[in-house]
Amino acid sequence: MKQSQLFTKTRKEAPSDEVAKNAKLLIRAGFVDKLQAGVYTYLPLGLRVLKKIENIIREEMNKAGGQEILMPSLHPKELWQTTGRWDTMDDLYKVKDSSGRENALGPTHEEVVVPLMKQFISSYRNLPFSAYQFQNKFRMELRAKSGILRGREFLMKDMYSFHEDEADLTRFYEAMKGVYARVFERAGIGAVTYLTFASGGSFAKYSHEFQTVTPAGEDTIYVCDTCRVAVNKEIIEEQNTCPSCGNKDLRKETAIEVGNIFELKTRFSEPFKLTYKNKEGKEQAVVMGCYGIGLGRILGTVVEVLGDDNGLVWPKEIAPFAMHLVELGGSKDAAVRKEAESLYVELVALGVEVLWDDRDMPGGAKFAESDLMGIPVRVVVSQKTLEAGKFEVRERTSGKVEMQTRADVLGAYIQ
RNA sequence: CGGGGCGUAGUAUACCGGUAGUACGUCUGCUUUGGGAGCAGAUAGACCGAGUUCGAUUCUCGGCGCCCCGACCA
Repeated sequence: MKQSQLFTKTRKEAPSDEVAKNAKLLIRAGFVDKLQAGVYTYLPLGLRVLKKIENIIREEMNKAGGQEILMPSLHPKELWQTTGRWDTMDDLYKVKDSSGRENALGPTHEEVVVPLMKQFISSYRNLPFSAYQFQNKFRMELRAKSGILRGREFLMKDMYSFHEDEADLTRFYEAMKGVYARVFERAGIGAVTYLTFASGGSFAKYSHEFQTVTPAGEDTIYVCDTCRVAVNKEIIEEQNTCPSCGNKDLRKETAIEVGNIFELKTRFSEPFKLTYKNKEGKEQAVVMGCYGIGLGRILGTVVEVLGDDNGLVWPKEIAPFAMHLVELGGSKDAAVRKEAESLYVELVALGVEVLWDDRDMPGGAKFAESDLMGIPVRVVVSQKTLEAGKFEVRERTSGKVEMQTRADVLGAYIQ
């Protein structure tokens, strides 16, 4: 798109009350806006990133056999009373309508998905399967903090799987570890994200979190470099060794939890009487697992991990645009404008997402903004590049600059 | 929820018991155009409420909001 059409603006300074790197950079670059503590609007550039993350997750969930649905946010009180969580979950938002009827704003969706599936599960022949959604969750955090990392309303992917028995749940659960690792790899934080052993509550020995190492993290984990997993604080206090290889030499890090997977077993199927008939015709409780990923949290974590002094740095797969085409002096110099436009048109025809800075501004301002936005590749068209008969191509991550021919530039996007 | 800090134009800040100055932004015009450019002009502000006072943006109290530490975060 043409940058002159983009309604957002960048800022030189972040609001003084923002401390979190993710909030500072995302607000300065015009990716998000804060409505209130822990509640953010995604602006066009930020939403593009969020949607890229969503699509990666969608692709991976579909590959794993997940079927996408969308459940509501308003949950009748009765469902939450059935599981007892109306009274025990203290970060539950409760809303009352004018007739006095009470609802919960969903912080998670077991209370909806389990009754839902009663209609569709009656026999072992219906199992196993899994369903997932992308949906805004509401949690009444007493203290929202760390920019977009801990919000009161946030977009989450939650998947629920349904099985005949624990063996089948375990099979699926183990497969999901790989699926999650792939999601974080594609989002650009694979190298610093660890499968982490966490407390499994009373029903499973462990649950697993995916923790990304960053100073902005709010959890403490202990990384085992031998088998590339980590252990969270609760577990380490019990046993002080890597549960996977017994290694005692663990490295302490702060990390942010970007996802988790949990064996629910029959915790929710029992209160709702979600059952199936097995081969012998006997009624059995459905065995379940759940799998969450916070999308905004991934976005914020990427900023924390990769952002530098000049601004945001986006990995290719989730960048708002693939290329920032920066034209210098194009509004006065018809030849420059023409060159920029023809490259833009050609790239767009190839399906490349290009942000074309066609505005009338000094070069320095354009470069500073370009760095701040963090698009992976910047291509400059100016009198200088015109004279050279080439384009100047710069990589945001390394700062490496190269003069390339049109064929080179286009070639990078042709499979 | 306990503790701490902070609320002044869109943003960042300054001064002051006598109604507020600067920079950036924004708007106009001209000049610029390879690292947030220059000149001229314009625009725009004391979170809310109560109290003290002749007078409160300034002092006091309360509320609300924001940030940080802690607790909490299936």
